[in-house]
Amino acid sequence: MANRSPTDPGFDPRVAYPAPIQRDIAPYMRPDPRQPEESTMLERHFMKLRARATLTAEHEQAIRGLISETRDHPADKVVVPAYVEQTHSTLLLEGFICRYKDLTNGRRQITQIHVPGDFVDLHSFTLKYLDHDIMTLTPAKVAHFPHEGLRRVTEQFPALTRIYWFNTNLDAAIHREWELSLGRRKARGRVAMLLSELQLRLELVGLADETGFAFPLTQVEISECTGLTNVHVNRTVRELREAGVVELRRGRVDVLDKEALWREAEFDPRYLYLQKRER
Amino acid sequence: MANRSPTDPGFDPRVAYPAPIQRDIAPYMRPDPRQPEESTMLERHFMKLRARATLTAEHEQAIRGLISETRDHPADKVVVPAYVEQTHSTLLLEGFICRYKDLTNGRRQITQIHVPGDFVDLHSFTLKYLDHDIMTLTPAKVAHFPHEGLRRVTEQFPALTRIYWFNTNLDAAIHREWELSLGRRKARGRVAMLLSELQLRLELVGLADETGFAFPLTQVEISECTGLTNVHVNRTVRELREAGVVELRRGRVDVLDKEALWREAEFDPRYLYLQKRER
DNA sequence: CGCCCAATTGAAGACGCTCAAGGCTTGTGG
DNA sequence: CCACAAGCCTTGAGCGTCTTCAATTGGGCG
Repeated sequence: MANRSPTDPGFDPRVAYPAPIQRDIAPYMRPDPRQPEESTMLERHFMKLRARATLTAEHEQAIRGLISETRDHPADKVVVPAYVEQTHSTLLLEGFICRYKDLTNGRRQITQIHVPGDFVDLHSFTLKYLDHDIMTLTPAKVAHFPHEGLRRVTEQFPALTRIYWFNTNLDAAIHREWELSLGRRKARGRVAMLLSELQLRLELVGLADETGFAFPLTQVEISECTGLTNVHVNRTVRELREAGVVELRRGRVDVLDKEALWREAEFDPRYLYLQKRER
Repeated sequence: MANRSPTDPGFDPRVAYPAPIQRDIAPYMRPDPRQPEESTMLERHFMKLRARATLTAEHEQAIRGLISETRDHPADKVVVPAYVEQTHSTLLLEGFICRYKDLTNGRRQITQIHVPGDFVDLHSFTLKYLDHDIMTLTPAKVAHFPHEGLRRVTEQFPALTRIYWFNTNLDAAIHREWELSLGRRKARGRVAMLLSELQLRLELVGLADETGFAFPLTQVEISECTGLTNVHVNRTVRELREAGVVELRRGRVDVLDKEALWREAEFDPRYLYLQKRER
C-alpha cells in the first residue's frame, strides 16, 4: 500500500503518491483544442443527465453559469476532506475520484468510484459537511459549483432541482448495490459487479465500449472497494482471467465475455436507472 | 419475541406491540386532542426534521396537507415492491420497516432499517421505481404522500424541498456507514454499530433512551443487516453480552455500557448529521 | 541499471459459514 | 391445565473463504 499519512506536516501528495500506472484519460473523445475548456468538458455531465432526464437548453445554460472555477488536481490527493464545512460542490471533468471512509489500523472502505461527468459531492449542498473524504485516484480536472448558485437553482428551476435530487438518489442506489456486494457476494462476484457497473457508467459518457475501458485503479484500491485484501483481489482477478471472463492489466479492463461477467456478478443494471424520463 | 402472525384475522398491532418505552410523543407541540390521528402521528417525523433543520409552521402545514391516506400493514409484508412504478412515497408512523435486496440462493441484504418518523421511500419521488423491496419487520402504520404533492412542494417551497433533499442524502450517508461496516468491520463491530446507530435514531423520535430501546428484529434479520449468518450473530451477541456491553433479548436492547458499545463499533455519530441548521 | 511500486505467489491460520441437533418461549387447542 | 406445534434461539463440529505474513517478480522511470 502507498504511503498513507496525509496528516504529516509538509505532506506533498504529488511526491507521496506518484502516478502508479500510465493513465489514458480521454481516449475516446477529442475536444476542439481551441474551445474554451469548460463548455466541452461539461459535455460528459450533460451526457449523464440526458441519459436519465429531459434537460432543456435553459437548464444547460443555467448549469454553465454555476461554475465558479475549474481546477487540476494530482493523483491521490484529498480534494474534499471529511467533516469540513463546504461552500461549493465539485463536478469531475476528467480522471477518477473516489469517496472513502477509514477505520483504525488502516482499514479503508471506498464507498463509491466517480467517473467523468459525476458530481463527487453534490450532497454537500444540503449536508454542509461530508461524512467521508473524497480523493483523486488519478490526476483529475474538476469544476466548482458554489452552493449559493445551487440554492438559486432550487428557487428558480424546480425541474432542474429534481434532476439533481435524482442524481444524489442515484448515488444512494449505487451505495445500496455495493452494500449488497459487500454483505452477500463472494470475492469474484464483488469484483465482477464493480467492473460491470463501471463499464456501464463509463459507456454513458463515452469512455467505455463493449470490449472494455481504461481503468487505472491499483489492486489495493480495488480491494478497498470490494472489502477484500489486495492479495485476495489478485487471486480473484486471476481466476476471472483464467475463466476467460475479464482481463485486468496495466490500467485497462478488457471484457472478454460480458455475459459471463454479468452472470458472475449477478448483475442487474436497473439500479442505475438508465431510462430517460421526467424527474 | 412479540407476536409475528400478521395473517391472523383481527390482528391488532396496537395490542400486539404495546408501546415498549414510554413515549414523549410531542415535547415540542401539543396538538388539539380532537384532531384526527395523523396530526399527532406526524409528530415523530417533525421531531426528526427539527433535529436537523428549521421547519416553519407553514412547512408543517404543507406537509400535513400532502397525506392522501394512512394505512396499517401486518409484519413481514412487502409494502413497496422493487421495480414497480410508484406514484406516492410512504412515511413510517409506527413500527419497523426495512429496505432489502436479494440475490440467488436466498442471500438477502437489508440495506437500511427505518424507524418511526422516517420516509421509507422518499427517493421514489425522483427515481419513479425502487431498486429494492421495502418490507415491514413489525406491524406498521404508514402515511402516503402522493408524488404530485411533493412535486408541488418543489415548485412552491424551495426551503422544504432542500430539507427533504437533505433527508434522502442522510439516507445515503447511512448507506455509506453500512458499506464501511460490511466491508471493514468484524462481526462484533458490525452488530455494535447497528445498535449504536439505532439507539441514536430512536432517541431522536423519543423511542429510546440511554438504557436501551425496544428492538423487535430476529437474529436472522440482524444477520441480514450485518452480512453475517444468524448462527454467527448469535455467537457475536453472546460475546457482547458476556463482555457486559449490550444485552439483546426478547425484542429489547439493553445498553449496559454505551461507551464500550461505541468503542466496539468505532462509532462516530457525525454521519447522522445531528445538527440543526439551514439546509 | 537500480529504485520503487505494483503485482504475484506460497504457507499458515483466523474468522465466519454450513450442517445438524436440541432447547426455549409463546400461542393454540383439547 | 396440559400437550403440542411453530418459530426462534443456542450450541457443537468440521470446513472453506479470505487474511496475514513473507518473499519474489516485473515494469516504468530517473
